[in-house]
Amino acid sequence: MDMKTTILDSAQRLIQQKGANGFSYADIAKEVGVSKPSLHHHFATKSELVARLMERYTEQLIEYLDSFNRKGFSAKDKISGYCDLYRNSLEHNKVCLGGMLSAEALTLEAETQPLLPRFFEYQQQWLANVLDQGQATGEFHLKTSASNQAVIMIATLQGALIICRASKTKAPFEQSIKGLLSTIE
Amino acid sequence: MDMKTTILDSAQRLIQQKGANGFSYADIAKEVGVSKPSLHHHFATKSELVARLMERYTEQLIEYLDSFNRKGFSAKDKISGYCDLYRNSLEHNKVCLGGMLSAEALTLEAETQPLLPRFFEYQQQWLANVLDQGQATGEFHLKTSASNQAVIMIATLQGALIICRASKTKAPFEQSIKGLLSTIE
DNA sequence: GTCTATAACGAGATAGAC
DNA sequence: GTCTATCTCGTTATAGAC
Repeated sequence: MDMKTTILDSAQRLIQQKGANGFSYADIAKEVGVSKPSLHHHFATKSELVARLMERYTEQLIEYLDSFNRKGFSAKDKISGYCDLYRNSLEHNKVCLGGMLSAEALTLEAETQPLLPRFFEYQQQWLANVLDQGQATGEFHLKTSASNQAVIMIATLQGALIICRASKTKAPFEQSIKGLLSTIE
Repeated sequence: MDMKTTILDSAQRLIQQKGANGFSYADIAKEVGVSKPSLHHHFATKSELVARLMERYTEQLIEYLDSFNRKGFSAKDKISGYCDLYRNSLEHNKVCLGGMLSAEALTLEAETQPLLPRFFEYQQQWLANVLDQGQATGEFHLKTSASNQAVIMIATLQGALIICRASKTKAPFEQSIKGLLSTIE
């Protein structure tokens, strides 16, 4: 595999587990088996590495969510697939990269901060569309606007990952999803 | 004011804004106007400072929530007061201390990690009780168990603070609360 | 309880050879 | 594209005087 990709993969795992201020180039060097200066050859600065990583993460999310249309998913399937994204992080002891970087946003370089709004705005728009679609088909019955419900769902899943980390169980996550679904069905 | 309290206050603001791995004793020293070694006199290590701070934060939360009974709050008043807690953080560009430390939990010393579950468990229990009380009085009509709804509310508020930080607006927070209330009324 | 001085270490980053 | 060697700075923490 491409070294740039290998480095990004390592950095992504480290940030999702320990945060952008909780790892160093030395950690990556040890993990991928190259020296620290070699890392600087691929990503001149740490903040550049973080910025490229956040861009890749957003692109991968968009591609994943868009793939649901090609698969002919119903609105319910799409919501379920969206939840799986977070569940997969949880299984690997990771929180969302976008959530972690947002929590640490006030310490991020100026080049990284502008990448965060897009990440959440895309999700909110996508979810609102899916919820509207589900209301049209009768799959969902919302008690608030699709836009409001979309924000709630993103926030709940983000928060659930963090609470699970604190409590060391996956119960809060599954309880949240169960509760969320029962409020929109 | 007591120097120990002054130090805790400074550390709390720094962690809620920048995270436990995003500030140093030098930052506190500059802010409170004493030297770094003086800080070590009050809190021997950084992790001890973080642990004492998390304990204080939990105690203050419990005291605040318990005060609602003395004030004769209705279930709705209590939920509103609970949301105000988060809104107050948001106004000062801070996220929840418990949420931030949980996100960074994998980098925290062993003495701090056990303090996190209690923080969330207390809130969940308290919220579940309030929601049950509200159902009994007819103030609330839940579509899921009080326990599930309690987790959702904590997770949503935690996540909303983080999303607001990313988007640099307070809209996601107010949208979340509005949506949450409309799903339980 | 506060300070100056300093130790010991790890961080991000650069120079320059291969 | 990778390395060794090195630089500079910031970090947590300690020693010991006042």
